[in-house]
Amino acid sequence: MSPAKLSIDYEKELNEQQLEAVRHIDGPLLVIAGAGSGKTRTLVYRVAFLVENRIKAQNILLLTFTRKAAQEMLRRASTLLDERCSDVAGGTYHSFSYLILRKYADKIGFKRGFTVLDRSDSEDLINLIRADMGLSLKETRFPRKDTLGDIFSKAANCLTDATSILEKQYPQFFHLAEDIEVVRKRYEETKKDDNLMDYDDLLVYLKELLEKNPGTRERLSSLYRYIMVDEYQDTNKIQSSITSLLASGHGNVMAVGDDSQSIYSFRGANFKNIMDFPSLFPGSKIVTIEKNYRSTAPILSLTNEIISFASEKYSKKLRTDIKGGRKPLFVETQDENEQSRFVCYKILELREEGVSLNNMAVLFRAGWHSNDLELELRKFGVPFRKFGGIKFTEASHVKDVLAYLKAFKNPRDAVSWFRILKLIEGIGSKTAQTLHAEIGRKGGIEKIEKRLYSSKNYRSDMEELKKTASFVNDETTRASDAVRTVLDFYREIFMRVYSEDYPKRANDLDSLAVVAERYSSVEEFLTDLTLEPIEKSQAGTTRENDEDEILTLSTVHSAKGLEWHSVFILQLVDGYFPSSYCFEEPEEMEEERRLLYVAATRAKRNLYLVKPGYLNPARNYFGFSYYGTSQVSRFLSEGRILQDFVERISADV
DNA sequence: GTCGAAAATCTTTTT
DNA sequence: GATTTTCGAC
Repeated sequence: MSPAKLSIDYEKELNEQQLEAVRHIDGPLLVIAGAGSGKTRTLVYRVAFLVENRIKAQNILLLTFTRKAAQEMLRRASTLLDERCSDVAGGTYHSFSYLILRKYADKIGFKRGFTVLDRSDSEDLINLIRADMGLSLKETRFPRKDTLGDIFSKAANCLTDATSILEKQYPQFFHLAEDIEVVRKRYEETKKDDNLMDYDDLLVYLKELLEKNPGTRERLSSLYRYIMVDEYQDTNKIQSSITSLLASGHGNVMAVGDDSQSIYSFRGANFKNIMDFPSLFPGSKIVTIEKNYRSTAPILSLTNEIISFASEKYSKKLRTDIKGGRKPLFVETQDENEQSRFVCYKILELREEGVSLNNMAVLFRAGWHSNDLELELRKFGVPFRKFGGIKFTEASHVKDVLAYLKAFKNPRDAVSWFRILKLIEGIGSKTAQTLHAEIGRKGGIEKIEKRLYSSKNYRSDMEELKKTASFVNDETTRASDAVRTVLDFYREIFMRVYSEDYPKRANDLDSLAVVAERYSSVEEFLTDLTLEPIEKSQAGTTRENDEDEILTLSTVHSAKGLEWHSVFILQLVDGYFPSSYCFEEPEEMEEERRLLYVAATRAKRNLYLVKPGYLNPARNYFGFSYYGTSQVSRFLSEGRILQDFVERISADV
């Protein structure tokens, strides 16, 4: 490659290791980058560097953990260099797969307009099959739909069968393995027949497409000549196979990750994968970045200490040059509500000191851990946005509306048709089945014969439904108009079904219409919502008020890759964090430790660790608070952490 | 066949 | 403590 005239002074703006990674052009490269070591910066500069070296942006593929992360990186690269960078292809493995499969669906036995099922859709479908097979009536209890969903998903992500997942993780169901495999087989067949794909299928079928169609593989491989993967420690087997298939023509893969931040094993990721990178891509160059640019020394000492008790030895120890800073503060409050009030007061205090709400975050292990805090924040009038936990699109009334759209667009979509038909008064599961069978056969509700329902009292509802369907299915109908028409039909049902609390829920429906404004076609609207579900607390907000100050509440998982000036970690009680769910499994317990490590390394200047002293035993069915007391998280009681690495303060509120 | 009420079940993290 | 499944009355 001829040396181009570069507009960015890379040597000045990057450290030695970052520079080494950025300047690497051809061949596999593994970058082990610790928390806060400028991982994103390295990726952004490398995009710019490649583009400056006359590599077309369209030939670069940037795979990240969320689509938001990809967009943010491309935005930064564009600011750094110029608009060329925004032509880089990027997104999550799932959204990328969707994009490809939409084009090549016919090569793997699907039709182009396939529907993507979200988790609960797929569970509903599993349940239909389960019920149909009469398995729920057996004397030994058969696993429920969510457990089955888990098992199937793990099997897909680990490239194995359900039986081996049962053996390892669900021994109590092992004797049902045969039946479970049959359910799985029928689940797979049904999806294929009805043109449906769940999240895992997007990956499964992309892999299949690449494996079985050398021509397509070569075409894609030569299009995406430079592949960059972020958060590689959280990719699983199927994703790494896809990566290596895509790279089969050139081997230009750059993977960035940190083994000590691996927190997604529940979806088949294994931090050891990152160590397999060099054997998957022979001739790999490895660069390690240990310099931290984010946190003060006392925060780093604590995080280094937390991870040092891990049973696995990780590849690096972080250093920082940021001088000064106070030790992380450890606060023990009386109960959960005092914890909430403490956080509120501290937040207001920090704001007084000039820290914007945008630079503060409250992190916790599970979505519901912030319930009490949310109430308190509302009382204090502190605006917040919550990430993680239940999604907006998971609320049942929102799912209803989406089910109308999905059903109209795909006459074979049994789950959606069942859902919406049963909403009509007088139609139960039997009638829904008959009607859906007819709709599937005729290829749309518009075409079914009137005599099927003409004598019934739901005749007029069916007629209305037909009209709604034909409006939505009109090619020229925009997403927002489709949503509004569905809402007109749904309103009456909505008020009947949610008669106790529909006024509260009504806002969500308006929000849905607002969200739909951004899309032109209904299909685009639907898949976007499934591939990138909207957080509950932001559904109603528009882009404009992004500039307002707002506090972030987030699960640790959703906080991955982000950073704030001041960070609070809540509920540091054994059983909450770590979750009592992992008490039996040493490996999962290790992941909880990494999770706390990820949480604590988000902080730049202030880190508050909060532990409520007493948790209401009624809420803790799982046995960690039998005596009405609660122990501090085991990760903090190790070694001399509480004595030497934090400063204890009183809650004082 | 439908639909409300009582009983059983399990509590996490995400695309 | 809330959701989901099953049961039994209409």
